[in-house]
Amino acid sequence: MLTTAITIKQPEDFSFDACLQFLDRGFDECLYRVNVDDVKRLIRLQSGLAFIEVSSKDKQLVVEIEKGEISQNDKEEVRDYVIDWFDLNRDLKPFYQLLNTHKQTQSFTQDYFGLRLMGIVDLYEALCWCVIGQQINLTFAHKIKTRLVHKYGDKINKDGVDYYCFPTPETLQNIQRQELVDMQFSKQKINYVINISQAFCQRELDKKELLSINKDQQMQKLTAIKGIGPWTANYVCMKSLRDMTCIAYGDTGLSSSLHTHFATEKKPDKSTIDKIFLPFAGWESYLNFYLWRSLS
DNA sequence: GGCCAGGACTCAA
DNA sequence: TTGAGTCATGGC
Repeated sequence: MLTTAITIKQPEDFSFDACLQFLDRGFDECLYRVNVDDVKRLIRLQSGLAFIEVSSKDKQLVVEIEKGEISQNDKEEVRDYVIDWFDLNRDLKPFYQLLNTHKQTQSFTQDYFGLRLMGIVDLYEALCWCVIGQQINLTFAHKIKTRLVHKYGDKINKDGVDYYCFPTPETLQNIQRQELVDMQFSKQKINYVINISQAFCQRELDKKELLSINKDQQMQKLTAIKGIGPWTANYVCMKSLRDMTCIAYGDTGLSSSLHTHFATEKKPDKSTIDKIFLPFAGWESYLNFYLWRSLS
């Protein structure tokens, strides 16, 4: 195993602690491990698995990479990964100015200062996670995700701790259904996960391709797969494709947050939500994300 | 024990 | 296009 480190300059309006706190907000997350001042995870590069540890020093992110061999390409890939994960290439100033102009959201600029819209870089993982989380509570959702990852995900052991990657579509497309039943997946969820896996294996879904088409086309491509509805499509556009104009209509968490902060009905309809989000045009995803953040 | 959970599907009208 | 029924089980 070789070790090397790269550094990434932190943007303005960035708080590593705020991001760590979000990552560690009370759920048992099986795909990374948050410590007091770093986060560690196993990621999949084109050339194989790499273990990374991200910390902050002197207004820079320090990313230690551990891998059998480390090429220049690997370093670039890790850099891109971390930039994407932490959404580092974004200037939040305009967003904070907008938050400050509304009394309902003013406190966010203090409470969550420097919090980035933490992404799910792997589109396949993001979609599977949505399916798992559909219509069940998050605690249970994390439980069954962990069972899936522990059984089918790649693993390394580091200082006595196991680190896992999310399974590949190739692995899950031919899975024995009974094994997922045993993990307490519903039959619907099993079908959806397998559908999505096959779509990736057959190249019907591809992150790069989706990034090259417009939002309507993205939604159409995504929702053509059984199991991906409008909520899931919006969620992955926000967290994986980095579309900044997403609103998770129908999301129970968003509804209750809007009820709290904007005194809406408990389940506001689309036009009510649109009205609230209208002044935040271009920053809908971030407002949605901060509203979610205010729940936990 | 009952309601709800980071929904989406089918099917009827 | 809209609404009810269904999936299924843990958490509170």
